[in-house]
Amino acid sequence: MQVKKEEIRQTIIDVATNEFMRMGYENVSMRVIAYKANTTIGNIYHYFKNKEVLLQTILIPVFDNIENLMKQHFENEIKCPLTQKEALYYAEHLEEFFDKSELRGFLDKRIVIILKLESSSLLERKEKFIEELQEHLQQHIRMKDDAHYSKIVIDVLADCLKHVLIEHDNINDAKAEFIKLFRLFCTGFIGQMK
Amino acid sequence: MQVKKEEIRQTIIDVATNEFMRMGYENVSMRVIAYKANTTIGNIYHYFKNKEVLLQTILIPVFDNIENLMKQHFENEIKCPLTQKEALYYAEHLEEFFDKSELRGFLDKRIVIILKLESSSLLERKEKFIEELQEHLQQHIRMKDDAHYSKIVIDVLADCLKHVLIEHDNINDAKAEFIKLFRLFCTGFIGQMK
Amino acid sequence: MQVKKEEIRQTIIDVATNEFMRMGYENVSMRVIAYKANTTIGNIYHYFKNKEVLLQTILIPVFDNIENLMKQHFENEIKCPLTQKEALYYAEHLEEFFDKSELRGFLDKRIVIILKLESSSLLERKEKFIEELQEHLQQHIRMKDDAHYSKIVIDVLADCLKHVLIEHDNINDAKAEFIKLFRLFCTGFIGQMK
Amino acid sequence: MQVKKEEIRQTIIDVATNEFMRMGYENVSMRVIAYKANTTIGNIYHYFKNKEVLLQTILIPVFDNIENLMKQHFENEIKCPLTQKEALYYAEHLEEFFDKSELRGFLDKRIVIILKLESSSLLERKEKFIEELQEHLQQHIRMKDDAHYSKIVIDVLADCLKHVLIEHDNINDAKAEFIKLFRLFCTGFIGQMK
DNA sequence: AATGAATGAGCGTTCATTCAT
DNA sequence: GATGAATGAACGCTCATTCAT
Repeated sequence: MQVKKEEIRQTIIDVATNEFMRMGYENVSMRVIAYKANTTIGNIYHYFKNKEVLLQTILIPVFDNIENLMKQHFENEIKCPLTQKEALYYAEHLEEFFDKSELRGFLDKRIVIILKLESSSLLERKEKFIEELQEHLQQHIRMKDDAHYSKIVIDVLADCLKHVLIEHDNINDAKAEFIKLFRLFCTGFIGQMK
Repeated sequence: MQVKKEEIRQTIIDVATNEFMRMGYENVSMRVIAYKANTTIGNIYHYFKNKEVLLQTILIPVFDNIENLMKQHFENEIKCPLTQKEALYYAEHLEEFFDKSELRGFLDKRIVIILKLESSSLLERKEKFIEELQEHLQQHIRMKDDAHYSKIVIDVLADCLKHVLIEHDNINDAKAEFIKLFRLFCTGFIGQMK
Repeated sequence: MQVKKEEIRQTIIDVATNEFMRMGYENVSMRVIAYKANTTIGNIYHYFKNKEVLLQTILIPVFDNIENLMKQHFENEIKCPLTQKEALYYAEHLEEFFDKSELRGFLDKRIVIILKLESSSLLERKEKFIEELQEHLQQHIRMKDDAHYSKIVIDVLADCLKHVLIEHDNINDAKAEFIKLFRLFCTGFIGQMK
Repeated sequence: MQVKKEEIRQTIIDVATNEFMRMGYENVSMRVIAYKANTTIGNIYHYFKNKEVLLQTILIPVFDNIENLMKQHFENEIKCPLTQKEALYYAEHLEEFFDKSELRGFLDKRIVIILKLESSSLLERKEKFIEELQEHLQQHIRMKDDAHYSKIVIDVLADCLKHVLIEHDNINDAKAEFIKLFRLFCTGFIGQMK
């Protein structure tokens, strides 16, 4: 019943990623991961020192990627800051720009895991990431953020991502719906009213 | 070491309310509640038959209240539905109307607990409440809700409430910030840009 | 709500006696006794130092009584030992002799409690009582009891008593059925066959 | 400290069987079983999903067996019903027939557990089994069972089994004593008198 | 590489009991 | 005399984790 090493390792990661996204890291037991990955708890520990390391294996690449994307995005912003008018334009035509924009990096189950993470050693890195995100958003919104809008906006982002990723297995459907939602928050609920 | 009944009972409720709001009902242990309320597990069970009943004691009054408020709100809506223009006006001057509006009932830690609730017998009541909320929102936004905007909007509401209630002990500060956030979502992020 | 002292004390004893008989001493909680006696746990402890003492209060009088009866019975036996023929006669006409015989002392809920008792400090006294009963029975059966018949017979007695006392609230009905059962065991199952 | 799987599993079953028989299923704690089986609570749950399943593992085979035996017995009975004379003969010479008779299936610790069982999902199956036993007995005794003799007889059977199985580790000794007791109840106590 | 036996801490809960009021 | 607040040990059970095989 021996399977190629990488295969089962990847299955464990895939199963854990899905479960962590849906249920939250804290609420997923090694038992169910083992069961859904058709292996045993002991074998998961063969590949990953502990639950924490399994989480890190899943999240660290996406941390690296997203931090990179944000750095690029930040640099572009400084060169040519968006005006409100431009922002509106982008929001309206997001379909065209999505894949080229740094937003593409967010449409990822693992981002949901990060944004909902409540314990683990990665919390620190999460906080740093959230802070950077907040700063970016403040750049965009360009205002004193005394109401901590940006913090909320990030939670909202997490909810939207979780929602579209759970509802739509097909990545294109997910993208389409995410874009709709993103636009909704850009222009506001009242903008939707007739 | 005996304390007046209502005192410790209220302490338990207060501690539980805070912990449930911050960590979620499922992630709070009776031991932690006992410890933070300066009592013992056994004594909590003296006041509340089980964890579930403790939760119900906390949530049922707010369920009753909020369902009432929503009914009123719904009836008012039907008599004179909001136009986009009026909505904008209300959003701009929310400070003046907040205490009279049905929104006031939402500024409550216990609403956060409800919105984040994942297990317990109250789930059914929660779902009914969420459904009604969704219907209301679809009335307001007056659109086909094919992207399930309303579901997301509710999650967003939960995040906002959680945020402002955790950050601000003072109810007025919490209110002020909630109003800001509410307005933000009404008019959109881009509207905030200069 | 103050009731005459003896009244509530007796109620507690009555409730406890019934519960102990039906469920066994070990399986009855102070909670249910308090509830069924319309009082509080604390108040039971006001009357009885602990569960053990409550049990003793119930059982000690019956211990005293039954030990007495057995002594009398033993003395009578020695004066004029039963022959098999006489025994058969008594078994056949038990209705007439029951109230005068020492058997009458056994038709008591508290005997059931004793015979089913598994823990408590009274176990020692129970064992002594059982031993005496055994000796009596060996007198009656007049045989080497290498198969410990008598021990079994006592368990059988307990079962019969429990059965008739639970099934029949009316003491006369209980007596009638107990006599039938007693006769059955005296003459054997095969004796019942046509 | 790892032991061969079946060894510890069987030890747990053996310990549990003994404890359940002696104390009754409800009065045995998993901690005690773990301690007497030289293992830990957690490890018992490694082998058995819960206490209920441990009980089922012990009892279901004996349920299957005994139900089968009773079916056979019932069929034989119908073909050639016992007369009183034959019954007496069998009772007298039970040693010779025991191993061939359906009675052999009853000389089992697990039968005692069943007969004393008060809770658990197996109760239903127990009740069905008891009912069948009662019907059989009424067949044998061939009488109106208005005093519920059969119910009592079954309790008596449980007591006898418990007694001989606890007193005699050696199965042959147990059998011998069980036969003596069985005969006693067939012919009655008075029959034993000189 | 893989299994699953084993551990111990912690969970929600019940219980007998104590004691201030 | 009566209440009920308070305690701590024990219950059945789950979990992350370790380790021999």
